[in-house]
Amino acid sequence: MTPRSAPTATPKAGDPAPRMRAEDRRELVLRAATRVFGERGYHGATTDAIAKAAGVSQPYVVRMFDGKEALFLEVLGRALERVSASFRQAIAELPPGASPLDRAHCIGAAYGELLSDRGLLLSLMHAFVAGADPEIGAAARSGFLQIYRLLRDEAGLSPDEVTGFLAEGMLLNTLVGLRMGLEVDDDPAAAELVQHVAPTKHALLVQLAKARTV
Amino acid sequence: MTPRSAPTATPKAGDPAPRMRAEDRRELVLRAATRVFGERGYHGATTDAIAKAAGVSQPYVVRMFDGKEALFLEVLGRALERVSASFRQAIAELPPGASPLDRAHCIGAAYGELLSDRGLLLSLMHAFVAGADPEIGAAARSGFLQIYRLLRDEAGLSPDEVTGFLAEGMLLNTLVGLRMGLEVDDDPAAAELVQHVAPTKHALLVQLAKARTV
DNA sequence: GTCTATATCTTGATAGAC
DNA sequence: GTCTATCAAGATATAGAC
Repeated sequence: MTPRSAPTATPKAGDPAPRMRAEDRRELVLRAATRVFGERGYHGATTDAIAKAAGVSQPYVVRMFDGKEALFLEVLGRALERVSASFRQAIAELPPGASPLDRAHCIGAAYGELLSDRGLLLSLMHAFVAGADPEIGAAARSGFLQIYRLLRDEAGLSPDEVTGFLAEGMLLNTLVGLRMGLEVDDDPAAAELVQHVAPTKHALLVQLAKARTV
Repeated sequence: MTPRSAPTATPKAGDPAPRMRAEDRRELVLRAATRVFGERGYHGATTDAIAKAAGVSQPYVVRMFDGKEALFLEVLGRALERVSASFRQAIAELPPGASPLDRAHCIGAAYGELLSDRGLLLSLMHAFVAGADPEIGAAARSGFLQIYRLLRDEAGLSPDEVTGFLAEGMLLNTLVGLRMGLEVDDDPAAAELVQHVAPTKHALLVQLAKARTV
């Protein structure tokens, strides 16, 4: 989709620098929205903050996505899709005779890479605790169950294995939400906690640490 | 504290019905705030909604707690205290020679009872994902670590056992946040998921189901 | 497609009576 | 201690120009 070589109608080739295709700008806004929603939650995030982060005007953000709620739902949907895609790829790359524990471990590693995108995971978390909201709650439930089924049916994990996997993931997300990185030097318990969450996944720790400063 | 038999100065005994001691009213507001904050998060909750839920005026809520943020911090502090107290009581009632797994199980049961208070757990969760906020984030980090230390030092669990325990707790909280109760009859995966989170704790399931409707 | 200007509504907080 | 009235700021959304 969107072949860069064939813009639809009004390319206007030689424009200065801030000029970009509408679809790219849309992507830019979505990324900014993911970051801001992740940081402050649905209610805490303002369309103005998102607009500023994306370098566009506030009314444009509202118009492009037909309102703040619709924008959040789109961010949520994309986040869920990215998690699903990441898991599916890990499953596809699984060695043939892998045990359930090995499978869970590999998928967990894939999840670890997602940790570098704080906004994505935290937008998900904010949605997960917003079950009381009619629209957001429904989308969040449906998305969570979709991931559950993926792990059970496509990864071939047992229900207990899936819940164990999800539990670890939720703790990880919570630590990211708390901004509890490695360099919490003011409290040794923090470092110990982070180091024991995913002892085998060193990459995770680096990402967690990075997530606190970035 | 607060002996009901000896009101401080102005008892005004024979008042109609809405009359109550200031301290009780304060407690009432705190409970309402816990519920509303849990439902909509810090930013989503309005002081007006809290006031209405408590049956008092909005300015009174603001004045009584010196602002919305201070009110949330107090709700958060009390929630943390209640979790700590609940854990400590479970630890005190532990049989002498209990294994780490037994200990974790008993403390988990205590946590299960807390699940009946949706507002409490969800106010905590909202705080945990608000690490970016200067005040709330600091309080949330400190509170989370306090619970970590309690489980490690007072319950005698190893760091790995503590993180396993916390992981299960975070998943449980997330399911409560999603309003994913037992009677999610429209999707069999939901029921399966809930039933596998805490297979040994039947009480939890009842509470989870209740949490969806109440 | 994108911006500026602005309407309108919400909300936290203050002032002051009782 | 508690309420009513009210203000000021902030935020979403709309109108319309370019």
